[in-house]
Amino acid sequence: MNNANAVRALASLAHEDRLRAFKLLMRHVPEGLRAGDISRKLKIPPSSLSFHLGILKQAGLVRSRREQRSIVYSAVLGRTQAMLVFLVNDCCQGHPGVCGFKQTDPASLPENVRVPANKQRLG
Amino acid sequence: MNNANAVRALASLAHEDRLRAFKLLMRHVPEGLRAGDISRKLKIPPSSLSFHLGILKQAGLVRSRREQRSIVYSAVLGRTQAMLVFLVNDCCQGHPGVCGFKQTDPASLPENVRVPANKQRLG
DNA sequence: CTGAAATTTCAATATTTCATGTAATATTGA
DNA sequence: TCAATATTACATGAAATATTGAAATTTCAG
Repeated sequence: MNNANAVRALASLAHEDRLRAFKLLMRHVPEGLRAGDISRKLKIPPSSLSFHLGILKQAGLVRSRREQRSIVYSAVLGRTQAMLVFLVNDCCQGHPGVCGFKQTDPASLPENVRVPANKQRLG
Repeated sequence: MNNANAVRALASLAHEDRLRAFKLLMRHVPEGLRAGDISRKLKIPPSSLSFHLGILKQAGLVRSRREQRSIVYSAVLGRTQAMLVFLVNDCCQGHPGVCGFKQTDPASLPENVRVPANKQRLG
């Protein structure tokens, strides 16, 4: 995850309908939901939804697979996590004790993402 | 934190220069940085930077205070955390063991933000 | 093959956001 | 007050994004 990736991921979520779709998919990890079901549930016209899901997909936060006649979308947790870690991993450098954000296990992160070993407090 | 707040916060970060400014401020929690220093360090023209910091401020992710002739900006960790939690707190509902995102201590969160008690694995 | 169902692509328009020079405002020291 | 420094507000043309009906594509049942 780099700046450009993060901007794209953040931008993909910075839209009312896309955020609703993403959160809906988060509630349906890992099986996902069919495009039509998302459209009906969120009351977003199919063509609009398709456009928005495409943006989430480009950002890597969502993936899709065909299942019979439907396209099933699901949230990509690893990418989501990478984005969140990217946002907070600079927090409070040199100020342990100030930041309380419980960061993830370093072993589970992409190699280029630094995570301080010490747990810090975020407030 | 609600959908509208989250969209605003995400949009405020979904811009190359604003993201750079935010991450710079994260490295300087809690003391903050003067607008002029940010401008020089990131090589963003003062008027552009002012515009972008204003957007981060509106989103609640940054605050400012006057100090002598300068305006000092600093990251607002509580708001940042609230946004991140809002994004992941729907994760894997009903699928403990799938999600590994280590969420923060419920006691430290705003009252309207739900956090499942069980730690889950994100991946 | 034919028709129905699910989804995406296209196209045209509408809206929002961006960039930044210039002007205005604020602070401080002398 | 005057000068110097710091920051923000304004203006606006350019660029990026959003919206969605209609047409096209893909899949499958019969």
